[in-house]
Amino acid sequence: MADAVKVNPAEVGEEPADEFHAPERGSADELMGAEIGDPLDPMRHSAAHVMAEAVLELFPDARLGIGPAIEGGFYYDFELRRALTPDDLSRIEERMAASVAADHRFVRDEMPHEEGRRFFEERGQPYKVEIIDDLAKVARDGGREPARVSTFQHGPFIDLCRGPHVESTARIGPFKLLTVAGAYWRGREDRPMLQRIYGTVWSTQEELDLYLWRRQEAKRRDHRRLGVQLDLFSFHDVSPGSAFWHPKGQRLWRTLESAMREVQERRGYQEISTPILVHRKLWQQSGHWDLYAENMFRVEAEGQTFSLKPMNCPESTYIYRSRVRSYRELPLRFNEYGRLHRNERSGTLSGLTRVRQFVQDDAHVYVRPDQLGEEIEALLGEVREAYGWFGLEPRFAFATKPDKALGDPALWEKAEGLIREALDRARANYVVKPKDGTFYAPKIDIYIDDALGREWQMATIQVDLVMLPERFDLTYIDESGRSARPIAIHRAIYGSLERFIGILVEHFAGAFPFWCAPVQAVVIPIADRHNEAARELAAVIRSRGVRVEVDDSSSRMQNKIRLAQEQKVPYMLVLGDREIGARTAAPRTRAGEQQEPVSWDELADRLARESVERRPDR
RNA sequence: GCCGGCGUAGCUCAGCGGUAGAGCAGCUGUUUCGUAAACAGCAGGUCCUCGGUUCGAAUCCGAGCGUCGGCUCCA
Repeated sequence: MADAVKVNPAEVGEEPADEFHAPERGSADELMGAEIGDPLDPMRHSAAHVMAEAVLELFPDARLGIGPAIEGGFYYDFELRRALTPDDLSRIEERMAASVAADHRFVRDEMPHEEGRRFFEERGQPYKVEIIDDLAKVARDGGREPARVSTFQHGPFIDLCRGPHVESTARIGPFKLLTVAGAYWRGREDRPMLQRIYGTVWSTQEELDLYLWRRQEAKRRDHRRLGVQLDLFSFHDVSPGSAFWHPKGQRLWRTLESAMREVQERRGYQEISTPILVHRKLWQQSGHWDLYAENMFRVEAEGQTFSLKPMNCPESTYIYRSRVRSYRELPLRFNEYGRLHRNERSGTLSGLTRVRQFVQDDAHVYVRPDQLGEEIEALLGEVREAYGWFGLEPRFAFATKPDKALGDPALWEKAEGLIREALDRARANYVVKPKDGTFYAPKIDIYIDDALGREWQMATIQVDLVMLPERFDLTYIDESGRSARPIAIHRAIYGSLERFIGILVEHFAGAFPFWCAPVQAVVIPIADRHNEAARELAAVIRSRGVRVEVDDSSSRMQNKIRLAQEQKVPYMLVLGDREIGARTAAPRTRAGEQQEPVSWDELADRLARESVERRPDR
């Protein structure tokens, strides 16, 4: 689903899941506790049945997998002799429409377990038989007899199903089949690959149209498309999964980075930089070599094995331990814009949102246990401040101790209490995800909704009680002269800069807020004789730190404006005889608003001021 | 990694067995213009790579690479 945005924890921050970035299950939506079933689910699931009916008509020997309702629609998995084509989808749609028009009732029936098994076996449906067997096994393992299996029939089609359904096929609203994709049976790579057909269905035509429009709009805003159009970055097969940053993209990057640095300097962070190429013994000590090896790029040199670092944290401990630390030094806040490499599987790479090489606005904060609550609250403030620059509303999810966790349970309990208090004090909008923390840290994940209502997991704050402190034996000398264990907080607020920029491009459809736009203003001389004055004006503005360009090409003014509009430049400053005579300029905004002429100095002042304000709405 | 689609000029795409096309962008010239496209000309391509079929391959077949949609939702 284009709209069911996937969480990519591996790039969001540090150590998302247990066992070092094991892929996390569940869409962000689900994680946010939105599992309350959609009222449209019965209809969506019913549509899946109707689709299966249609597929069976066209391919009588099709084997059926499962066909649940999902956000926005439904899918059904099939095993077929040949690959489906777009043409097949239209034919399936037609048959579905016929079934809806026929208004078949959905009729529930049930039969004893054995009979159900035989029923589907006779119909050549091994996947259904497997499900029935599994249900029986679960029951027997629980010391119960296998329950009767239930089926639903509409028209000629009978499917193993627990329901619920709508009354009859006529209740199924406007629908459309979207795509066909490969999907492993039960999501397991050692099982057969089935063909999955995705469809969407809604109560009204308007809702369906809106959904399809949003898909179109998402395509239009796709950062991979806009990245080329706006000349921000490109990808090349010589380094799959890694962006080449063009001058404009790099300018955007640096603007975001310096904004974050400014916050960090204000908050007492100290920036560090650690090597990218690191001997494997470090990764053996951190545990990555055992648990994360397949995601690390290895480098052999002079008989030694190194790896490109997939994260910064272990190395930051070397700086921590470079001398004895006093309780007076804590909190010790090390930030690092380190370049990381993770060997993501080739099939999962995607634009800036799933890459092999990226940079995090990473930091590790070492605190005494008594400082934890205050630090968390401050970090929540950082998140709010940074997201405010883009008009994004962060939502928080607090993930607590999983069953399998390392470390002192009392410490866990205390840390969780402090995190919860900090969230409450900060009046944060949060949900609790019980037992969803990592095995060494409770954490706070941060989500936003973008302009299209899509949910993205962004930042993460992890309160590491065990990993860095224990494994790397971090200590400080406390007030009484004894050695004590600090707590390490991993935090990344943008997450990966690559991914963050990708999301920003889509959120703003390329029209970045004035303060971070790669080109903030274009001076447009009307005729050649205005070029010199245009360069003069640009120099005045540029001297105030505003990113301005002059379009002194031989095009007509209209064309220069069009070009600037396409590039989503916030301000166009048209300069002709009238303006030059009065040393003024009349700004035109990319929204098409024609502003009053102002003097050059005043204009430069205003732009410089707006640039510093970092408002999301300019 | 696996399944399926796609890979032709910088970009968007047409051509789908007889030796390559359009629009935009680029370059040159003319134009010097008042708020979203001035006009004309020119130039531009190992048709992703390698191998095969064929008298002949961008076009058909195979492999590789890249890219896109997916591979969690458990009757």
